[in-house]
Amino acid sequence: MQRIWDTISDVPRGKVASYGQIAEVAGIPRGARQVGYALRQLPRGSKVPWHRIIQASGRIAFDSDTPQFREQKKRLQQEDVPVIRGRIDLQRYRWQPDLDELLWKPTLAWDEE
DNA sequence: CATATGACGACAA
DNA sequence: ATTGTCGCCATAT
Repeated sequence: MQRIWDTISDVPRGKVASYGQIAEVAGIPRGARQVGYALRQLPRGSKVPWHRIIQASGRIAFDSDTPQFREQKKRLQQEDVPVIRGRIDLQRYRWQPDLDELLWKPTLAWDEE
């Protein structure tokens, strides 16, 4: 889980990533739900940028009538990520990890090739 | 060890 | 576009 938090912390301001994407980078191929679980466990006041994580469909995971939805939307717009009718333009705001990150972060083995 | 649970995702209607 | 199913997988009970 710490692994997931670390990965999420790598998402830069002004960009977003899907649960599944985070899971992959974190080394849990089909663990999208694990990311959701990890986020639910976030301690209050954590510095982890949870608001930059959205569904693969580009929508915010919370229902639009919840305070959490509003909080996430607010935070995103504060960093210039437009949220239109609960959705974000992934084509434009999707985070694309650099080679650097893929290289130094992971615990994966590149010597297995 | 057996089930139940999700801030998910892909796909068929 | 919406809705329902099913697959996933770490945790919790």
